[in-house]
Amino acid sequence: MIEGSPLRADAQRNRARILDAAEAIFAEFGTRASTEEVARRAGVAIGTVFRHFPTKDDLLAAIMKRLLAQLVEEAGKRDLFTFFTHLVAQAAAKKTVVDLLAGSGVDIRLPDAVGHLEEAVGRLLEQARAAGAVADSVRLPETMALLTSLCQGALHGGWDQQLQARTLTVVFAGLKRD
Amino acid sequence: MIEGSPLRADAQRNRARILDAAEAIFAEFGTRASTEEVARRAGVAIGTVFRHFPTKDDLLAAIMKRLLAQLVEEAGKRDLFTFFTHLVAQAAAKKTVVDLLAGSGVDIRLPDAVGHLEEAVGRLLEQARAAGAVADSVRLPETMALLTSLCQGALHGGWDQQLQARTLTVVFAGLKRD
DNA sequence: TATCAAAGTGAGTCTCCACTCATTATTCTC
DNA sequence: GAGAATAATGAGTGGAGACTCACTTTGATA
Repeated sequence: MIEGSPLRADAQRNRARILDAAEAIFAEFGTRASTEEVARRAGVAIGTVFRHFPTKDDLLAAIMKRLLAQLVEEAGKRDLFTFFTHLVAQAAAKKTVVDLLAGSGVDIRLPDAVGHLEEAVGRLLEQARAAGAVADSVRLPETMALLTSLCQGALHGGWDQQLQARTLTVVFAGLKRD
Repeated sequence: MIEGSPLRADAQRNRARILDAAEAIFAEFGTRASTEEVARRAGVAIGTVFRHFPTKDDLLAAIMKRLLAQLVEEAGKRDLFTFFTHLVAQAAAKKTVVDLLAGSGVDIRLPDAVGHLEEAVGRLLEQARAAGAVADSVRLPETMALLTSLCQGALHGGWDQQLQARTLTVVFAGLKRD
């Protein structure tokens, strides 16, 4: 990544505001929400949004990168099961991550960021396996597949707490022995 | 449902063509595909589509009703695990069902049709439980939740055959004992 | 086969939204 | 603080797509 000249103070402030607004708007209404809406929430003119992020996809890519980084950080602090549980619980509040993990509609490539998340989950998986909490036969691909599936399910299905718990119980049982 | 006067022969023919075309187009490109595209595939003018289905959502509701009915029928011929496997395998080819099960974006109510599918899966679940193939503690809500999650995951993630199998293995193990 | 209601047609309307750019405002540097 | 560089502004453009309607065609009925 190449560093350009440092941003002017107002530009830095606005860039941050736009990212926050975009995260909130897209989380609430999904990625179909308009860029205009984001600008309004950020208290900024539409042109400013496009100065910082030349296309809507660039904007989406930026917030998703940020969200993924957060996930990676979170993964570092938890065990596999807790991470799953937490992510699923948050899914409904984070349409964006889910849309990204799902690759739904939006044309975005974030191989690095996604790769980092996979690595983080990979570490959790190894730990869990080492502790005997997960069967040896379970590999990373299906673990990621389950993670993304459950997030999408929880999000779109609007699962309540109980349903989240019941569903995760089944999946965890499957991870422990299969 | 109130029966109007019977459709004229050409109207019946076109209605069927439109439904087939819509199913194919939406399966291939998702529900974002345009009504114009559907009309073209059906070999019919755009106005004809809108005569039969006054809004795009009406069209979507119609094909989803048909697809759900097919699923219910299929559920009647299989055991729970086979049904899961088959549905997941088909998910990638049927963006539409998944979009429906997910309720993503489109504003459609099909409580009846969805209810029938739940009933069908409920029967499969009971059979599986009776045969000792599924743990007693497993209930219908989480079974449906897993079903829809996996479909969405498989669809959006573009799972290959191996990943489908591996992921289902974990889930099936979880259903057997938890 | 003559009639006419039902159905088909497709150019056109309308709305929404991503994106532009000439102009104005703010920061930075000396 | 003046001048230059950078950023913000927001009315405007273009294109896509859902939906309409005046007119033409077709199928059912007598």
